[in-house]
Amino acid sequence: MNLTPRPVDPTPLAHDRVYRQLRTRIMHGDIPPGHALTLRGIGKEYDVSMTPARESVRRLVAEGALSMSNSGRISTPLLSNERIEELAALRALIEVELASRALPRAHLALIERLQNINAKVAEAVAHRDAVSYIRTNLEFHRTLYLRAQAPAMLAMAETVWLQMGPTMNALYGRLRRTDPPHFHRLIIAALRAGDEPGLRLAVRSDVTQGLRMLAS
Amino acid sequence: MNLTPRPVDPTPLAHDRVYRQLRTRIMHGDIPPGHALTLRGIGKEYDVSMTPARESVRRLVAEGALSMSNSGRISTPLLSNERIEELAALRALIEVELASRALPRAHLALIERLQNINAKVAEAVAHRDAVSYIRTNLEFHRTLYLRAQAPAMLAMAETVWLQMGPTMNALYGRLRRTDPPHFHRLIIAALRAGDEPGLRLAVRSDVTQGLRMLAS
DNA sequence: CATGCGCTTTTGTGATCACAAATGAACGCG
DNA sequence: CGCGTTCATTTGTGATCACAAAAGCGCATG
Repeated sequence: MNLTPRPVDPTPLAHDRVYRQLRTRIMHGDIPPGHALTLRGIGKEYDVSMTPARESVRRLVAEGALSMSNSGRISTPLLSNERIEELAALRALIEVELASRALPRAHLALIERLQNINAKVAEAVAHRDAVSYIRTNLEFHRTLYLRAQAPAMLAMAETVWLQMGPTMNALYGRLRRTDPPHFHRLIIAALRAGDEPGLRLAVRSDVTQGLRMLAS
Repeated sequence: MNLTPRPVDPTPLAHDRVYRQLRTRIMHGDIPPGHALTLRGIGKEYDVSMTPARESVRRLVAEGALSMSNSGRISTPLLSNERIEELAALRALIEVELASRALPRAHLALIERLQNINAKVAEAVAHRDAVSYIRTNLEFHRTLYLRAQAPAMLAMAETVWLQMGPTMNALYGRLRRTDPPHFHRLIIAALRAGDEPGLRLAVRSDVTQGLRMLAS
């Protein structure tokens, strides 16, 4: 019986490493909308050949994190207002369901973790750090949704986050306010009270609040 | 002013052609769950080298249409009952919204088209042809949802269909009944009456009906 | 007959190269 | 000075190859 205690891959696949790093940067808004990328540039940046760069790009294009022109040029997507509205509606649909499924499993330790993350969110807002804000905000939501035990739904939600990443940065760049996140507190309060309708409303409000900045 | 009337690509990209054909086969349930594929096999089947085969597979894996073992082996996914429930819930969430958005734009010509498609669905059911049933059933839904003018949502819905494709065939293989699609008639009736709550209920019922076969 | 071992084959990964199309800049013409 | 043309450069695509790991298979052993 040769049971190796560590079946972890000692050599992480190159294309996967490139994919993961690019994905994180895009989701957190590190790359502005419409920014052009090249396969050779990516390969050079991550010290790999064109092949893994192409595979990671292909994957990110499939997830909507990058877009390709009909001639194959790669760039972060430029979202129309209609598409942003759609993505926000998808967030509302999926994340309200995820929160609802997480509610019966949300015990006190989780709520405390959410409060700690929320403090980091408030800090990022105070420092006007858009990338930190996006990252901690998503961490808040993901931490809650992980409790729903619904990996397919969570993956869908993350895909939507990914598509909005570059635009989110540009959007929150206009954000003048330094308020701590209001709806996050409502979410936590609803979790504590076991109030499902309140939770659904709070999540929906939090997810669609960014849309108001578009109207201006 | 050199405006070419046909900017269509005369040489369709190889990887895209392979991707599209594989995607269609998977979505329609042409490939059973757990079926193994190889890059060289795909390349040989579509008369391309490994490179386009790899890219199309990478894309399909990103969409959940195929799954890869940790050693890179490719196969259609074997869905657990929990995952099927999740995907059905996602269908319900997204497609109810799509139908709701399509309702105000649904005029008579659309309803007639839906009835024609529905006749083909009934024919497929009568012939016990699972693949035809899946194809025409999805055509029914897609035709309705296209009216919603919500491409991001439709893409999400199609991704869910894609993930369920192989399993759908196995599921409907157990279907003994030869009834014409009942809920499709309800959908059409609700569209005709402009009855939004009725439409939402009918779509939700149609989308989740397949789950009952799992309980048995 | 079941099981563990070793070998052959299969398979995915990544690098490199040739090629064609698109891009962009320099140039010249009106 | 504006604008179309031409050409060098950049860029994505697809094919091929070497390589290592995994899988499948047969054989010997208990």
